[in-house]
Amino acid sequence: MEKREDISVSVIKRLPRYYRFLQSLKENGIVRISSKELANRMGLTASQIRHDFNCFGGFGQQGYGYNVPELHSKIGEILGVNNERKAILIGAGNLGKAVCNKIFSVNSGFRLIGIFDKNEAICGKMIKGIPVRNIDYIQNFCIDNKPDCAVFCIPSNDMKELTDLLVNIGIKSFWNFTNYDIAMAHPEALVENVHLTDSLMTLGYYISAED
Amino acid sequence: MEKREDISVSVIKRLPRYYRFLQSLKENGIVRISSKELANRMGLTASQIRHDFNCFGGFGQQGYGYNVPELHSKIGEILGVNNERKAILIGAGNLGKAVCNKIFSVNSGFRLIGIFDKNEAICGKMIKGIPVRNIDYIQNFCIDNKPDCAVFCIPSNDMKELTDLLVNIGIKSFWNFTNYDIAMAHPEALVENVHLTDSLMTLGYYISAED
DNA sequence: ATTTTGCTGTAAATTGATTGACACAAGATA
DNA sequence: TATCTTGTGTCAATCAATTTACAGCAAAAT
Repeated sequence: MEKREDISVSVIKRLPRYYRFLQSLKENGIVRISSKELANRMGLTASQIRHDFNCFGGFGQQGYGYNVPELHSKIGEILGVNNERKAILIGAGNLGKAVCNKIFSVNSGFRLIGIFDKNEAICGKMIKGIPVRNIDYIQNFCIDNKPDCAVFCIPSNDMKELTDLLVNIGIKSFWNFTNYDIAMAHPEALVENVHLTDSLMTLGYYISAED
Repeated sequence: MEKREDISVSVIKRLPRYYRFLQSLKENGIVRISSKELANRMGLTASQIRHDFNCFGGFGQQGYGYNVPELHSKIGEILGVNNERKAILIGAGNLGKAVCNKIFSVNSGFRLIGIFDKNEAICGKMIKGIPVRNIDYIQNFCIDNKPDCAVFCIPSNDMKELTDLLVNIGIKSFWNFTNYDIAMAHPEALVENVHLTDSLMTLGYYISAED
């Protein structure tokens, strides 16, 4: 797209929240908002909001503010919410099923096209209309269907083998719920990690630090 | 505990990863490691590692490095992994069940003492030996059992009412999987957020930015 | 025993992110 | 048409995080 190489991770990570807030403003029929007012509602500074939006070009108008539906749609476009990136899910346990729902939710920007598991007992079952396939078929499936993205909801054990395989086939982006460090093994991959245990331990730290 | 007020969030967020790495080194019988070697393995800089550990006092020795089991146990202590903070789970869907497993895993620092849901169909069922109770009983349960922490795996709709109730009863810390902004409504609460949709959208951004 | 090497702890420098300040554009008012 | 108000875009200043540099200690080598 445009000259977006130099936008900091911190800014990017704030975009989804902006998107959600603007969506709710839009749904409440609010058409126009100033950075100051938005800052109040979101608990940020007006200056940061203006700075963030400006990374992608000026969406506002002096003396007016920002047009809510327009800004919402611009940010949606930046995030690619209207895309349907093909995703496959590996691991159909509780976490996998939960994650499945997130991928299926509107505006995720992704479409789930395949689910894999190594547990024979659940292979063949349907989740959200998609059959759970045996993990052994993943290579052929990917060669045929060219997914953009793989989602890992399995224990870390098989991760090395699996990621090597998938990177090899040409899958470049990963939503990773395991502790395996994909980025370390494949620096060229796009990886978004969700480390639930780390998150819980962080909370544990803060509770301990309080008393 | 000690004078830990001024330690930055960035440092804290790295601690669980250090803990995991050190655990694996320990399990592989490695007794001694230098900041340089650890940096190599973790993809960080040696200086950041030394700086991070130093926030909590010098655990290393000049000319030697760090003693792995000792460092592992120190960081574990800082994170409070040996605590058993009492936690309750609200929402026993797929996500709730997945999160349940994380809380149950060794060294999480938490112990699950109650599960609540508003769906009558699953109330009474057992998850990991804990009965799912109707959400209506939550107030009495909390008054009787004084949990330290509540985990939210429900849609955002009922969040305002619920958090107000729980904060009122005296629960101060929350592991929040919803989009409801607990910290905004209760600035004194300790909140660790996990925003799965935001995480996925962030990945969507980077995929779009690539092409 | 003495020198050399290795590696921490810490202070200073640098780099990055957030906030503050303000010139100026657009609309409102009269 | 002239004046006033509002609020963006942007540059400068501040604040925070990371990296560099190095003094000094411990262990290993001589």
